[in-house]
Amino acid sequence: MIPPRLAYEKQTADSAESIAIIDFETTGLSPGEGARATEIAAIIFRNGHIERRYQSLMNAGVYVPAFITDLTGITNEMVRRAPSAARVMQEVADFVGDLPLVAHNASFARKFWDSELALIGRKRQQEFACSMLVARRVYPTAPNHKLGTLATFANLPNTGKAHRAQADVEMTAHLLCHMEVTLAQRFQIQYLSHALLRVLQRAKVSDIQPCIKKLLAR
DNA sequence: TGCCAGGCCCTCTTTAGGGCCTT
Repeated sequence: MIPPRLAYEKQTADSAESIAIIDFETTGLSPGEGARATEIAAIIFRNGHIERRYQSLMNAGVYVPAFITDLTGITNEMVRRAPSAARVMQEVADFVGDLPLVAHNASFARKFWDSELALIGRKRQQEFACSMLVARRVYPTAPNHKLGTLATFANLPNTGKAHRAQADVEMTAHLLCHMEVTLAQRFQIQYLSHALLRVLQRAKVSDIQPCIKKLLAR
């Protein structure tokens, strides 16, 4: 069961912005190699709350390899019965509008987002921020920065089956909340905005890691 | 010829190579 509300609710919401967090399940690693999306989930996230959700399997008319079914649980039959990729992408693009986007490993999500949008004649207008790149800086001592590992490392709530879009996108939301709390405690950061995520993900790790370690040692 | 994702990051770097992360 996916919790309806996150556990990091803040008291002040005046300056909070809305962001859209997205996650794809796909048939492979690159649309350039013919991979297509099989599922997408998106949430509108504001001030520690999930305000709106969108999730759908999608039928792009492609075969789902067995190893993808093993990984995600998404079968060819599930995809065959799903609405068309074009319809789903129209819906989800309308759902997120021009809100800034976040994904775990944004470079992966961005290339599928752009590729699937291009197939319906639409173009992304907003920037992505990457929770994985930020997590590398906030949690330099984590064993690795896979979403599942970070969930265990940061003791995040269970959101359902990993490698399904809805569970992964909600886990990303929990991760953002946890990073915001960590940064707020250590750096007097008031609010983890999309702009700040973009700054942090590009900060030199060699600069920020000693800073975080020093602050954690206090 | 040989390889085949690709963007980002680190370092034994920058005239490069290798690892991480996503499905």
